[in-house]
Amino acid sequence: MRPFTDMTRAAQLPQRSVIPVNTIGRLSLYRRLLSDQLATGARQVFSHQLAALAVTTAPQVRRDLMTIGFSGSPRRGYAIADLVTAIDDVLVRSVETAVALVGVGNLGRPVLAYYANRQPIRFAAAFDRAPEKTGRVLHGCRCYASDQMTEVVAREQIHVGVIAVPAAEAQAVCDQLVLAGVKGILNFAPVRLRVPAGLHVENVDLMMALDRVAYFAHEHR
Amino acid sequence: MRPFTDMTRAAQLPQRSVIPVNTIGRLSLYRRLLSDQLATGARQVFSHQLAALAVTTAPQVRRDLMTIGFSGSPRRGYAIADLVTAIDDVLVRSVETAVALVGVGNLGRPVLAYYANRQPIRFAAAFDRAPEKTGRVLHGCRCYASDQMTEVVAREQIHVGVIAVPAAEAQAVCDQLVLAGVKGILNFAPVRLRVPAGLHVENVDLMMALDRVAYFAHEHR
DNA sequence: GATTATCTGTGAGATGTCTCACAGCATGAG
DNA sequence: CTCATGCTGTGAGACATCTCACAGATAATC
Repeated sequence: MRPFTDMTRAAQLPQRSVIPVNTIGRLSLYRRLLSDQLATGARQVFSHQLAALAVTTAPQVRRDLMTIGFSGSPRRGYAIADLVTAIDDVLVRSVETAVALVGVGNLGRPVLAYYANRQPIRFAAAFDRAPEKTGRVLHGCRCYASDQMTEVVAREQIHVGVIAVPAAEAQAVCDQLVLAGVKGILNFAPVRLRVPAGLHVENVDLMMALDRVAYFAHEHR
Repeated sequence: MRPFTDMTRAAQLPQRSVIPVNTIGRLSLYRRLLSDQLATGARQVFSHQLAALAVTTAPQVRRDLMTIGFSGSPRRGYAIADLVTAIDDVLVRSVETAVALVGVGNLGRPVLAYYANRQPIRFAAAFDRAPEKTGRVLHGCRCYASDQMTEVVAREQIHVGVIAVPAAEAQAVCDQLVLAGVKGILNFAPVRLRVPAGLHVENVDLMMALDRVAYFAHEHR
């Protein structure tokens, strides 16, 4: 008889993030809304006010803030400035995140323009197959040849890759990024990427988004 | 005693879509993958093959196809051509959907370029506040002044609005679209829109997407 | 025609997420 | 200081979604 035979479950690996994905998304939204509120001079906010801004429910807001261990005060609500700081700590917004863009085409350029200079995200490098783009600088971001990826990702300590290449090339680019040591991927290509377990891929699928809207638009007539 | 008193539940309103949102999204993905397969000459597909392409599980695929009432055959799998047609029927891809873009700026233009000429989506009109854009035609899509929205949406039978304006203007544009009679909205602005119950809003939030990737990238080191 | 392999269809259970209701407490008023 | 107010923190339950395992079925083989 082997040892540990009667362990019905192996000890749970702690890797599974304590914070649900959806909660992370809402925190990102809360942070933006709260920054706006700060700018208008507000200092405290109630869960039902934040819920109204984020178009969700007050218990949902309280549950989310509870999840990140942030406390408010009865009758006074939550201190906005402290809350923004707390959310910044959870999302990685208190340290700079270096990002690499792959694919400087019709999709990649506007993506770069959108994210350019949004602290604490820094686009440290771009890559493109087309040799004539190598060496050019867009929005403060230098373009390299694809075969320099491993070297540049290591040098610039890039943690995140953004894929904006045609569907047919996306998996190859993804493999290259993973090999280079990237820890997360934002994928604009309309395919699903195969990655090692634990590595996070966030898909932005414009075709799927429109298909969903169209479906529900024709549902509710 | 009133008749039917002992009905424990009132007849369910059929409004709640039988098909889960996530399933709709996966169907959109399946359809694309299957089209590619057709092009390579494949005629039949097994659930585990489609699952591999979509990076999900075989039971998930079978459950999704069961949800739309599509049947395969043991030992032969699913007929690809028929399946594409069945998915096209569920998603609204068997009828043309007229769409309006609001905001022909740095975000709106690439969005228009991306979706241009993708059947069965037709961008029937674009709107922009800037008067100098009125009358111009981009990717076969004519630009109108914002105050013509109600008229044009009715004339072109537009069902879906795409919002690509700055955050501060998004809610006003949304209200205008809803008033004009749009049934679904695809929102690229980094805010949550308040809409009448039942009307579907699909958010594409690029900032949130990057925040989520950054969070998980720093989790799994 | 009988047999076998293997794939589908699906009930039932596991999992994850959201909702509700209310106890507890900090604050402001008297 | 004491009380009343109304907001937070959270357990427990509702709900939705995914996973698993296997019964059933069909095509290929002999």
